Amino acid sequence: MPKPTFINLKKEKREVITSAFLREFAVKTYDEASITEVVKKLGIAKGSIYQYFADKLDLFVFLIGECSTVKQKYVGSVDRNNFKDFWAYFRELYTLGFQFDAENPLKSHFLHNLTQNLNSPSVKKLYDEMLQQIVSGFEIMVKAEVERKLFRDDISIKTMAFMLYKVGVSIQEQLEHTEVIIPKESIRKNLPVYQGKKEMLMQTVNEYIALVKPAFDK
Amino acid sequence: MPKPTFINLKKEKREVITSAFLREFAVKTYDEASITEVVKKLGIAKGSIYQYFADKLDLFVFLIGECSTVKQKYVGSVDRNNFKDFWAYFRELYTLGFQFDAENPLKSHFLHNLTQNLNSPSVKKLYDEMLQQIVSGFEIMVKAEVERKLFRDDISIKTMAFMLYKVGVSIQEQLEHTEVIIPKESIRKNLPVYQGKKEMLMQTVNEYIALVKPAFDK
DNA sequence: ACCAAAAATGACTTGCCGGTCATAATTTTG
DNA sequence: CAAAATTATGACCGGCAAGTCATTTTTGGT
Repeated sequence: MPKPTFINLKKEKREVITSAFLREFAVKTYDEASITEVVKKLGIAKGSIYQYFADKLDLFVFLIGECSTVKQKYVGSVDRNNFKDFWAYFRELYTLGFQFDAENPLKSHFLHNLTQNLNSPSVKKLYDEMLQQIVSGFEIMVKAEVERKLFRDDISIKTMAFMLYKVGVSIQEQLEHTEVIIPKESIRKNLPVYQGKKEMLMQTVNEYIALVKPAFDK
Repeated sequence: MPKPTFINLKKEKREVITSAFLREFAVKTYDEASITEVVKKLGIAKGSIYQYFADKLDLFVFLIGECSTVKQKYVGSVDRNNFKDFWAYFRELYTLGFQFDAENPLKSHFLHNLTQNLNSPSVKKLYDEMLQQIVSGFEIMVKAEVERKLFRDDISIKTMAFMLYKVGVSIQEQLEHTEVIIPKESIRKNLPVYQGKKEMLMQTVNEYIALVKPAFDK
């Protein structure tokens, strides 16, 4: 948690600082990200940061929270019950994700880089915790589908959940691997991750759905 | 490439040094791995390492080569044509991988940690190259299956190859996530990664095959 | 205008690492 | 056995980062 000093800051200053760090962590690994450099760019003293946050990790966790909250406002609203099957729901999550990206480029970039970020040894614990949570989330979804008799029941829920999680990761990674998206460049130009790539994104999502649907459906 | 000085070393010394570094890189990230620490444990001067290798990366690449060569002796012998379908072949690769692990614990641990290792910013280039190569390898395999009319032809080969690669990664990651294997512990005890876990490994492999088979098969 | 509380500062500490190189020890050779 | 070639050494350099804290500056209430 940020210290009171940070909370008391004027909204504008708080946002300038937050943005600067979002940008840094969006481009670098946790361990690579340098507070020293960011404060230089901001033109404030390094000591100030330590009046705002207990340490680097505290700052990082704060940033995760900020971005997750906002993204949740987008994807959190969608209800599985309004879709004919899981895949329509899954697709909708990406549509909303795209919207989030367009309207919150910096936060989107930060979240995009989070996977990379969490590979830093110093945040291994945090990574494990989050992975645990995410997989649990997928387990709940998978379980629900199995109960609806829409997903297979001959594969353990753990495995299906893990695989589904990996599908999500793979979509993003393949888009990067094939250079459909080039986050490092787009962030430099202050553009969203998927700027003008909605077609390609949804096409890839659809192809992945087409591919893995037979693996999950009963 | 190692310098001649290293090549000229007595086999035994060379192996002691190699092992020590395999162990270090098997447990840590590339950036975390400390030459300073390893030489301390080895009781040799740090300067010596730089008589053997150009730099840290040179050493690391050498280790990758050593391990890949040996593993290749196992999995390289298996021929797809001797199996009724891709999945029997895929399964056999894991059986041989298990054998490699049992007979070369340290090298196996090193290769297991390679994915983690390659996440280090300093070796991003190497990572991208290797990923490119690996995915290409999978593309060739997938293409062959499509030509045999055994795999679907309505999904791009790139996507299928990427997904297949991810399946392999996922198997390993899930085994770690569910603590079926605990590399950090087993290496400390000088045990192979899959010591006494062949059943669990093959069971997971089989479950993953059962899961994704319908996604790939025509 | 004054003063106490809050905020900002930046020089400094500690820590670690990769890599260098002149020198010393050892081995090979003839 | 002596000279030449090879190998080993470790103090030292440059770099950079997180985090600290005594001190100064700013703010806001009276």
